[in-house]
Amino acid sequence: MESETRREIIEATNRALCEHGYASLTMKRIAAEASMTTAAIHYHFDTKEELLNAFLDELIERFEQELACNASDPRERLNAYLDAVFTPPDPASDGFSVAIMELKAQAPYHDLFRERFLDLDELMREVVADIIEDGIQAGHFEETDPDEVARLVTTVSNGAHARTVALGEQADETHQVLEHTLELHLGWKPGSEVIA
Amino acid sequence: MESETRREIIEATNRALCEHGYASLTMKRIAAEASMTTAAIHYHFDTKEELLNAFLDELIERFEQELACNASDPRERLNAYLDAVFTPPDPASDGFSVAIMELKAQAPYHDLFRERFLDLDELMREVVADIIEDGIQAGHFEETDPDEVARLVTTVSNGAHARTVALGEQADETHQVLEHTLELHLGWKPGSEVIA
DNA sequence: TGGTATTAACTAACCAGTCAGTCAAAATTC
DNA sequence: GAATTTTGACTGACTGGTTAGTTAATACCA
Repeated sequence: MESETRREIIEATNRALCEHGYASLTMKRIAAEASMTTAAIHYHFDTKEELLNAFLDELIERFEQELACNASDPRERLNAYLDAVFTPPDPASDGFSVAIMELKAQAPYHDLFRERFLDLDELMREVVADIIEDGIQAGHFEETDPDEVARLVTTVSNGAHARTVALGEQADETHQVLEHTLELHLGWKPGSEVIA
Repeated sequence: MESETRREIIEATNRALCEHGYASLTMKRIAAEASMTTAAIHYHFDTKEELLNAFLDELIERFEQELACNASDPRERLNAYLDAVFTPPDPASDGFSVAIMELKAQAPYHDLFRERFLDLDELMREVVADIIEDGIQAGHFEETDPDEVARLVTTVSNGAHARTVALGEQADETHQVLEHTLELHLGWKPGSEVIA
């Protein structure tokens, strides 16, 4: 079972990571953020690495949940996906993007991190490709290579993410440009209303 | 003047950063990489931060040089730009992308870093927008919003960069997808030959 | 009372940065 | 032009502070 304290420690890790970055992410800071001592953290997580792995699990799980959409219409699903990716996260889960970026930058040196990001990436590309494939089959989208367009969408969202974090830029304009581009690829304006 | 030793230290910083990441970038490691003591580095750079600023200067300067292209034909210039961005850097300047990514991830906590990346980004967007504007004026490209397309190009290259570093992915496919997309936007296939 | 959770106090390694002193080459003086 | 002083570049040893992780004692709760 996942104890309440473990969850609190993981959330404290998130706060500490967002406030000071991975390079300054110390057990002491996490402990302070969780209002306990470092020894208490070591009681729940043997090593810092174990804690970080658990934290990344949580982060990716939350990310996947945010992408979930049970609409049936491909156009609605694509809209929901784009909104989920480009809409700034609610204040409750603040620093979410920053935390992901910090961990991404560690991927070259941390095999486990990289593998998880690879899995997440594959999943995201598949989700988008499936949506597009369905849309083509249903006659809503023009004939194109779903994998190619999916790669474009994920790469643009990766880029928007990096820009948001590193430059402090809003992703609105990028969202619009991507919608315009998808219009060219799919022959349908993602931003437009879908008549039920 | 820029002494030979300063340059060697900066290059050692690059190697140390690429090998172990920003979080493990210590003066000792840089010193070992430069085959000298930490005190020698402190003789040339008062603080670690001063060294890191000098290193980022170097990094951005090199990046800008790589983008330089003196062709006159807009299509050639766009081709050269895309090649420069997507072609994997020569083995000599290895780890270049990784170093940039590491420093980008520090931008949220390091105002100077962020400002420099903002300047670099603005420059890159302007370069692309200028190329497209020229191309439209010369009748080679269809009428579109140059800033919008420039934003798309830079965001895709940002995304491709992040993916290369974090996922270890080759940027080839992304390059192709972007070319295809630019074909839709500009009505001209960037990869195709230009008849002189 | 017995297991769970937490703490204070600790260790050994590591961090950026300092300091006194070395050494060769250049500048200055006679 | 030879002797002296100064300078630039550097080293090894050190400092105070921080790191992840350990341990033994203790609080809490069923």
